[in-house]
Amino acid sequence: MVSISSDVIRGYNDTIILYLLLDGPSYGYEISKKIKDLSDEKYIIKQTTLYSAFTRMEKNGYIESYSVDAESGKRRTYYRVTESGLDYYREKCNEWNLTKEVIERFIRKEESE
Amino acid sequence: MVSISSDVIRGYNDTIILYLLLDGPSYGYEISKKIKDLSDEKYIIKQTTLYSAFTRMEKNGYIESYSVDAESGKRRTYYRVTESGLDYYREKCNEWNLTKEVIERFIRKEESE
DNA sequence: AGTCGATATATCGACAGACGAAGTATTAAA
DNA sequence: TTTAATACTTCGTCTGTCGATATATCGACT
Repeated sequence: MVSISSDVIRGYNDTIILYLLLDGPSYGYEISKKIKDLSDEKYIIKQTTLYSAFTRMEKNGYIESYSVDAESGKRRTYYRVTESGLDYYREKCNEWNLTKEVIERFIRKEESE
Repeated sequence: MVSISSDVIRGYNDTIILYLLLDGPSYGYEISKKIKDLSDEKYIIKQTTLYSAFTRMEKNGYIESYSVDAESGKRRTYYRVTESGLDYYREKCNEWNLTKEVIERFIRKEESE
């Protein structure tokens, strides 16, 4: 069975997370479930990958965090996209379209089913 | 100007190299020029990346090498694809089609021009 | 004769991102 | 009371990329 390898999606984890944050603030656990759902379980992000992406992106100014006391359960850390994060997301979208086009030149269509 | 970042293409360097070796044996310098040409200079693979990919893939049994005495210039190391390498290439093609589809779900079309 | 650019390969060490393992904490359901 | 679901964190390892650097041949230009 064909599955997505981490080296492929690497470099797009940030983009995926930002995309989901465009709808409004969210937190780790919710984001991870949304990725799973939206990808039809084809991509399940690892916890460590997700949380280290949050840390990195906050350090880079792409997202901002705030803590919310739980009504029930453990305290959540919410993240929202910044202006700079939106710019970054747009850049990555452009980059994706270019990269996709380039990689496709090295993929044999007949090889895939 | 939008350019391809290494983190994106990472995980596809091996595939790109294998694709070019499908036509027949080749060597580092030639491969690097072909990548540059076929991508319209949009992707220029780094020397170190290329040669470390050769080493890795040979260790994994995807390619085989042989040295050729130069008629002129420095001695070349040629590489050819193995059966296992062809299988691997096909797998990566399938993986690519899946990955592409998944990533596209997180890309806003309107954001790109 | 000397330099430069193209050809052609190799080694070393640094770095970033992914991730397995493990731990912490809360709450509801079995 | 044990399990499952929710929610986050830290630590250490691994892999692939890549800058710097070195080596070697050859033709062309100066």
